[in-house]
Amino acid sequence: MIKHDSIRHLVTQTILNVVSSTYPELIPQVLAKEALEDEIYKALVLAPQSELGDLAFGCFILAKNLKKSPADVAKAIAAGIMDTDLKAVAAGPYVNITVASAIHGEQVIRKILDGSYFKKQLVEKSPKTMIEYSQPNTHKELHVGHMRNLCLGDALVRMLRYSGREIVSSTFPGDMGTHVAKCLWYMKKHNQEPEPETGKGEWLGRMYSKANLLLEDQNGTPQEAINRQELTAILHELESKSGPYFELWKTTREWSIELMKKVYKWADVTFDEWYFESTMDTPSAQWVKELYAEGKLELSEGAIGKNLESENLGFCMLLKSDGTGLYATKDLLLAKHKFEDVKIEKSVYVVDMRQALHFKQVFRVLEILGFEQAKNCFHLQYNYVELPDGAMSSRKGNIVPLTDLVHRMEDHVKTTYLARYTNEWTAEEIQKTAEQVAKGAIFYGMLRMDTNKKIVFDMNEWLKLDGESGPFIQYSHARISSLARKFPRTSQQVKWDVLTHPAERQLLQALFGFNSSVAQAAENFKPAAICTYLYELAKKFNVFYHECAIGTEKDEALREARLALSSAVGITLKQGLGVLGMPAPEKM
RNA sequence: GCACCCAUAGCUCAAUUGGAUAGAGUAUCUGACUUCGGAUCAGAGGGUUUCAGGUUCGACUCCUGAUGGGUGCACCA
Repeated sequence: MIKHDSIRHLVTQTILNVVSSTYPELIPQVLAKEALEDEIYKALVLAPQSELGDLAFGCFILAKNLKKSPADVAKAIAAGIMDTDLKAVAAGPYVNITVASAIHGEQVIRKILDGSYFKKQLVEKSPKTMIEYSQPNTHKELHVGHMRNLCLGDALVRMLRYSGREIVSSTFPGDMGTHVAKCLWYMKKHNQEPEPETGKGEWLGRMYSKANLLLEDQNGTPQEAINRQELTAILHELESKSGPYFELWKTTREWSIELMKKVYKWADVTFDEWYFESTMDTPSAQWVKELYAEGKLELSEGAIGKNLESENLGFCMLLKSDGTGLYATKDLLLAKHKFEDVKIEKSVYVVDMRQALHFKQVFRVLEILGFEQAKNCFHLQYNYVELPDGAMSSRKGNIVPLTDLVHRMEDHVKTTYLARYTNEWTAEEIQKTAEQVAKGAIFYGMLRMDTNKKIVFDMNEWLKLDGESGPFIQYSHARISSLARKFPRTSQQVKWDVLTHPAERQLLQALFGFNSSVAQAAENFKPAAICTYLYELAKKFNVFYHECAIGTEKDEALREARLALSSAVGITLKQGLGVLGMPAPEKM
């Protein structure tokens, strides 16, 4: 167990010493010293109110082992702590501990300021892990629903890397399948519009929606059967890798990929591995045929797959009766590739919760096929984004395109907030800031909620940038930057013990917990926990800012300490936003 | 029918993974030095954590059952 938190570590050592001398019978008869140390470290929680202390130690487990009441144990421990830097007070079953500001300053703030605090290894051993996220289809439009996946996956990659894990990021675009056939079918047979010069990817997405509308329109008419035949013919042509539709596929596919890359660039996400469905198609079907020949799969109603009904997982179909593969077929081969060629030890799939059964089936089949690592496959399911009037569907065309959201957000930021700087800043600065703030608002909006909660996307709500929002945190950061520009620090020697104001103490308490927060959030795949942490830190800074003079403080020692503290908060906010993939503007 | 997810203030969400008096935002009402940036801050009201049992020192959290809502279950991805 890595005890990266130096404040916790210090308190743990002190309590451990007191416990060893007060209750010598405990070690090693009942507990080994190291186990006890771990127990104490883990049992330290933040005090419910900052006035009570920095950390609280609940004496429940100790009391149970000692067969005494928790309150008595708490009293004894509090009485035993003589360290002048630690103030211990027993409160019921808890010992509340306040660490001197000087210790916070030396152990934490100084290290935040020199950057070393953010370079700590937060986990002991880390299996090589792949995080697959963003599985957009080509020939379809990107919408806000895709944004949740992108933000989530990107944040996970960043926070897991931050905590010291080896991460390989990957994306799996769907550039093959019926949606492609429908889009191309409409383009060639029904479309009257000329191809646009720019925005071809978006245009292609609209072609797909129109195709669906037309197809649904003609359902139930004699035309339905004809459409079906035409689509099948197109699919076969694509599979044969020749002919006019195949040529059209090659060029249009590029349009979509170009659009994806544009969005990824905007979002500042990069993938180590790009897997395209089209490259998995033939080999995955081939592999399944081999597996069937080896007797590892079964035939059912003309299709090949694995019956998992005894485990309540239904039938996992891998080859349709026409001999072609399915999504599961490709996922199976892709998993094999990840294990065998990329040599990962753990695999995370960031995918909408509606695919839960699919992944259960795939993981189980992998296990049956003898892939030990299958038990280290994890489907990180998140609830989807829907509109106030129901679920989003690019088939039906009731979506909010990503570009709409981004542009409206940027315009809104420019007209309602940045307009006042038109004579002060350059047009580039305004544009750049608008982009950063819009991105902060969108990312924070997508990440702040727990993954299993649905997000109802309402544009008007999203444009409100007050309260708990990305811009709130960015604003606090910008304000600190502004403060630093106006009042540069003049001394590196800081007298930390002058920081005694409750608002200052709150910040000291918040700051030392940054790494623990990120480590825990990473452990649980919960970026939302980091959102909450940053929001609270920013809020505490704003209180401090209101209640204390910082740059204008007359007392030099106090001013320097406060400036250093502010700077540490600013750096931490920037780091935290960075871990979530959000920019931190210097001014806004 | 079977499986999974959700239910906390009017609304949108938290709650350190079983710990102290369940907290924020928003909406409503009231207030903040002729400001180190008001995208800020302070205050007020707002709760039987859907319901009924159980587990224990202790439950929003775990177990059982019920109710309401969502999603998925064979040739789509």
